This record gives sequence, C-alpha cells and structure tokens, in this order.
Amino acid sequence: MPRVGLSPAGVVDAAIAIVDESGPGELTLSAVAGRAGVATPSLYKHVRNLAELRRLVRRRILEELTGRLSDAALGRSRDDALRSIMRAYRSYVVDHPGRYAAMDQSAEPEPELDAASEKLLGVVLAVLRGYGLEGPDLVHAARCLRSAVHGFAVLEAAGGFGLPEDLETSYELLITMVKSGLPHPTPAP
Amino acid sequence: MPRVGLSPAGVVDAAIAIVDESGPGELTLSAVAGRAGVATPSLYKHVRNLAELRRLVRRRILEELTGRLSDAALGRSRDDALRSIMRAYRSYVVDHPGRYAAMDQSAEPEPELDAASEKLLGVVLAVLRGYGLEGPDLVHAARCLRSAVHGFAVLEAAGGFGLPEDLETSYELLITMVKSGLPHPTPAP
DNA sequence: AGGAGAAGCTATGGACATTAGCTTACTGGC
DNA sequence: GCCAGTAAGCTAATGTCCATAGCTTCTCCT
Repeated sequence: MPRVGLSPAGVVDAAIAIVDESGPGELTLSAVAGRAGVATPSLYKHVRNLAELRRLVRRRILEELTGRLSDAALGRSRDDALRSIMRAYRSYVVDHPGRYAAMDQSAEPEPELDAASEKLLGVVLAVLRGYGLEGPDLVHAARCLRSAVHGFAVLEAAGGFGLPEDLETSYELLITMVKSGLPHPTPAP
Repeated sequence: MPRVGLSPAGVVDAAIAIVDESGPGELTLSAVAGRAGVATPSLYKHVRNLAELRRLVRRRILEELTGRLSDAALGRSRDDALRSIMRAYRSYVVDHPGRYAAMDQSAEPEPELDAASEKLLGVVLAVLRGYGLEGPDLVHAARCLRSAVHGFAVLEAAGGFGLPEDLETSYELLITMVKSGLPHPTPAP
C-alpha cells in the first residue's frame, strides 16, 4: 500500500477541514480517514482515540484564536486594545463558525488544554492590566469580558440571532458595555 | 407484559433525570429506556427518534427557565427587574448545570424551539422596554444581555472558571456591566 | 542488502440508533 | 360481559461507528 505520509498534525488538519465544512457533529473517525485517504483503523497509529483527536482539534483552534488575539493586542492599550481583541475574537468566529462550535463541545474541563487556555487568558489579562486592574478585580473583569465575548460568539456561531438587525451594531454595543462596566481603580493617567 | 404507562412526557422526564445526573453526553436511548423500565425500541412509540427527544428535552428546559425568569420579573422594573432576572438565570444554571449544558448542544437552529425561545425573549424584552428602549436599540440591548448571561452560564456549567475568586462577585460585576452599558434613550422618569 | 520500526491493511467485536414485525394489554361499543 | 381495534410493549435484525488484534509492507538507516 502506498504510504500517504500521515502524521498527528495531518489527522488534525483533516478533522478541522471536516469541522469547517460540516460542523463538529460530523466529526467522525471514518470521515477523517476518508478525507485523509486512509482506512479508519490506521488513524490509531497517529492518535489515541476519538476523544484525543477532539482534544487536539480544540487545542489547535485555541492556539489559532490566541494568535489572532495577541496580534490584535500588539502595540495597543486600554480601550484601543480592548476593542481590538474583542473584534478579533468575533472575526475569528465569523470566519470559522464550525471551529468555534467545536471548541465548546467539551463536557468536562480538560487539563490537556490548560496550557493553551492559559495563554489566551494571558492576552486578556495583559489588556486588562493596562487599565490598572489587578488581583481579584482583574479576575472578575476577565471573567466578565470572557463571558460577554464567548456568549456572543456561541450564539452567533449557532445561528441564535434570528432577527434582522445588524450584528455588527449589536457587537459594538457589547464592546461599549464591557468598556463602561470595567472596574476603574485608576482613571486615565 | 405489564404496561408501564409511558408517555412522551414520561420519556422526557427520564431523559432529564439522566442529563441531571450524568450530563448530556450520557443521554442515550438505552439509558432512557433502562430508567423508564422499558426496552429501547419501545421508546419509538412515544418519540420519533433521538434527535426529537433531544429537542423535547431542550424545549422542556427552555420553558422551565422561562418560567423562572418571568417569576423573577414579576412586579419589578428597570434595574430591579434586570438584576432579578439575571440572578434567576444564573441560579437556574447553578441548580441544574446538566440541563443547561444540554440546552446548547444543538448544532443547527431549530424551528421547533422557536415558540419557546420567543417566550423567553419576550420576558427579556419586557424588562428592557422598561428602560424606554424600543426598535433596533431594544434588539441590540437584548442580544448583549443574552450574550453576557449565556456566556457566563455556559462557562460556569462547563467548569470553565478555574480560579478561586468568588463567582458571585464576578456575576455582580457582570450585572453592573450590563446595567451601565444599556443605551439610555430615556433617563429615569 | 537487510533488518527494524512505523504505517498501513483486513477482520472482528461491541455499543448504539433505528426498522420490521409480532404479541399482548387496555378501551369503547354492543 | 364480550370482542374488536388500537396502542404499548417485545424480540430480532441491520447499519454505523469506535476500538482492538494481528498481519503485511513500506522506508530508512546502516
């Protein structure tokens, strides 16, 4: 049999392509194998099982998203940075709704993703620290920011916003809401 | 065979019990059948298939949540009402994390749930109208409120908040954030 | 060239959803 | 009180999917 040169990363590539095209519900080993040009059991040479593949997919997505956010934060601070990462977050979801949907399909918290999540959290914390936030205030602010952004993203990716009003405008309001709701220990310097 | 007196509602009851105890990932027809004291194929006398059962479960949950919210809004208005429904929302999730997790497992938007969603939306809109909001502003505000609350709920139900800081406090900040971020076409009367 | 290890494969088994077709318990009309 | 007809239950069987076992064959390194 002519080897096809698969690798864990290649398997994840195929999985991501499926998620992009058909959503996380269609992510099955046979589908991945089909796309990779290989019989299903061959995948086990590269990936422990389906659960592990899902984890790798989520990690890949998380890292990709983190990359976008940290690019968006580069050279900016305060409201400028906040707005920029919030817009980057949503634009990732708009560009890849399937991927984003795949990311929150996990039932349990997964220690394997902690490193990746922490990096993303790091970007967010850095931006919020620019407002002079620290300690518990910083954590609470980060949670709220994350909730707002994630909530909007999930709903949009799932087609949960039925009405015809412009989503951009709604998101701008969300950005305003977060900005105006941050604790303000240090007014502008 | 002694009839067990099952009904669509009874099947949903069993399904909800499973979701409560083990999460939406364990919701399988054999599990439901086992709990209902019936063989798996018998379920098809009451429910078209697994997808339909999931839909019914989601509808039940949505209705339950709507009930809580509308109770919470009763006799209140403006900040008082807003705070009350936001707290009611979260308390539902804290009481039934499995149920809430089950509710956002749908890949596609489901027309069958539109009536139920609309009722929930109705409660939210009523509260926001109390601020004098209407038209597109009302829609944008409702989306932001929903995003914030849903985002927090999903993350909390999934165990996504790892740090030890108090979640109550974080949620209070989220409430403040939403209040302070609402468009303000009509200041207090 | 030759051998080791990795990358494939087929065959098999077990869980689950679903369909088909049968049996048996209730229910309403006589 | 009896007797259909219907609805609720069952067993059997099929197809899909994840997973494991064990064999074969590339490929690469020496």
